[in-house]
Amino acid sequence: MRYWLMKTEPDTFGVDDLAAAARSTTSWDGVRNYQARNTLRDDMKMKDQVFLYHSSTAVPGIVAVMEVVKEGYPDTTAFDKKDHHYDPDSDPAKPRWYMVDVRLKRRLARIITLEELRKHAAKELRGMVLLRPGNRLSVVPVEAAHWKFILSLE
DNA sequence: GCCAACGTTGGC
DNA sequence: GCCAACGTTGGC
Repeated sequence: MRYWLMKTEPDTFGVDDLAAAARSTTSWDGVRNYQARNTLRDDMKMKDQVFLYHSSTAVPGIVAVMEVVKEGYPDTTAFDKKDHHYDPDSDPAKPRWYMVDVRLKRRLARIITLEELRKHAAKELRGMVLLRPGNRLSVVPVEAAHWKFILSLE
C-alpha cells in the first residue's frame, strides 16, 4: 500500500465539501499536469491512503485522511466545453487526463500546518516532496515513514 | 497583491 | 531543438 498527498483549495473544494458529498466520496477531477496525471492514471491503487492538504489559504496544511476507492479513469470534465477544466485537445477516444475517486476516512484531530511540517524538514521529514522548494504538483507521493511521523504529530 | 518557481507554448 | 514569453501555483 502506498501513501499520497493531494492539494486542494478549500475555497473551491475543501474537507467540508468532501464530508458533505454523497458517501463522503468525490472524483478528483481537474488535474492538468502530466506528472500528476501519470500518478493518477498509473500509480494510485485501491486502498492507498491519501492526505488531504489545504493550499492557498490562511493556514495551509494537512486536514484529513482519504482512501482511494476507484483507480484511474478518464477525466470527463476535459470533454465538457462548459467546464472550467475543458481541454479541446483531449479526445474521448484517447483521453489525455485522468482522475481517481477518493473517500474521506477521517478528519485529523487538528490541522498539521505547513509551518509545522517545515520544522521537521531537515530531519524526520527530510526529502518530503511537499516541502521541496518550488513544488507545485497537486498530487505527490508520501514515504511510509513520513506518513507515520506526520500522524504521530497529530 | 506580490513574486518566485517552473511547466507549457510557440516562433524561429 | 532552443529559448523567450506566458500562465499557473501557492506561500507569504
